[in-house]
Amino acid sequence: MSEINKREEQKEERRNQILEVSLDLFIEKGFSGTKISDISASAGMSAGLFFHYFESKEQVYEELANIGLEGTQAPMMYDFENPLDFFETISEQIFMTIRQNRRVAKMFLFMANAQLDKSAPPKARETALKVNNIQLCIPIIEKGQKTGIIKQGDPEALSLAFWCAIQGIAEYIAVNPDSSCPQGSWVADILRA
Amino acid sequence: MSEINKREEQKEERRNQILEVSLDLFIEKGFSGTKISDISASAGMSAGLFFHYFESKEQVYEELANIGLEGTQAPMMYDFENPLDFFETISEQIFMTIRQNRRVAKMFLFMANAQLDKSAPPKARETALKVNNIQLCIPIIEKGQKTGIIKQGDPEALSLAFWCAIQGIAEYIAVNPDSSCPQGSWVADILRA
DNA sequence: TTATTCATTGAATTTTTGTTTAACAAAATT
DNA sequence: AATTTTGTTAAACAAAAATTCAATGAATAA
Repeated sequence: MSEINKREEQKEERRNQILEVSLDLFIEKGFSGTKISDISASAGMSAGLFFHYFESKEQVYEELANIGLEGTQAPMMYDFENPLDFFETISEQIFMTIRQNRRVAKMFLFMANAQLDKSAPPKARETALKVNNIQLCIPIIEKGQKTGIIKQGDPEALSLAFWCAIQGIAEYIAVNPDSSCPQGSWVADILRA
Repeated sequence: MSEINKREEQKEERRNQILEVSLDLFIEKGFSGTKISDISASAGMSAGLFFHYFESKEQVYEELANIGLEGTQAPMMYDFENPLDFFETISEQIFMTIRQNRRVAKMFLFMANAQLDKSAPPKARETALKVNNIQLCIPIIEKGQKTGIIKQGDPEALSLAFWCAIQGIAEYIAVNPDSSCPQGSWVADILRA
């Protein structure tokens, strides 16, 4: 049984290897800037072998976007009563994840780039656009405004400010892994009344 | 005299035209993703003519980075007494500029990308890295902490949180020009004690 | 007006990148 | 052990992009 899977496992490993180095490269150089030769060299294989595992550069990018979609939405599952509490918890949680696992920070960056990069495969762009925390959080902000815990003002603009701050910080940490990470509550103070 | 300059002016106009469309394209597609054919088509000229005005794509990118360096550092000139006031004013000022002049928002994005994009010309990357508001503002934050106006905590992390929030919001506005713009004071609340 | 310079294009050329393939080595199956 | 399947490479090939160039016509200078 273990013999039978040896190749399967290795194939899976190789694929993951490609995905891993590609994530870094796509972040560093963008979709077009990343050459197959970059990927294959980083993964320690010939350019030809790349095509044994993926049909194209597009496919790798799309697969990363799918992985990112799951990972980036996961933190939203937290069940809350106090709206401000929710935002404090979520930002703390995101920052903690980023501190512990730099790959998550990288994913934030990748997904943001995937939304933007018009040279990237359209499918991946669509996938990345599904991460829309700003719209998702508007009702929560409105609830907090009613109870007076969250400051007054356009709920969409507030949600935007909060999530863009998170995004900006995550991106920075992804690029500068050694810099000190802010506290989650600081970002939540954007919303605090 | 005016006759003599006619061609000079036109040449300057063409160059600016190229710079302008390139800014948009570089933001949308990154350095490598932007083809000479994209630039020349957007500027309404043949690909060959591009080389009449610039030696290479690199040169255009570098010139944009130089322009961005000036434009992005300008807002820091504000003279302040109250540290928190400084941050409120500066964020309000930046947001106002972005609302009025989308090109500034685009520049924020471009400069951030230029720092990151390892497929971009090294010269431009170095230029972009000169924009370092985070380090520049640490003393101001320390001053505010002494007078109790700014919250306690690692000054560098606070500065990072503030500037990354600004960056994140500016980037979002650059991509979604019709979204509502947050208030400057909200972002300054990251720092408020 | 004539000669000269410059802007412009489209095609030719060169370079880079992406992809396929033929050949071979290693592993698995019989 | 023999055969088949899979992993791997380097070279061949194809496509795309960057860059150069010869030709043309318009603006400028003489």
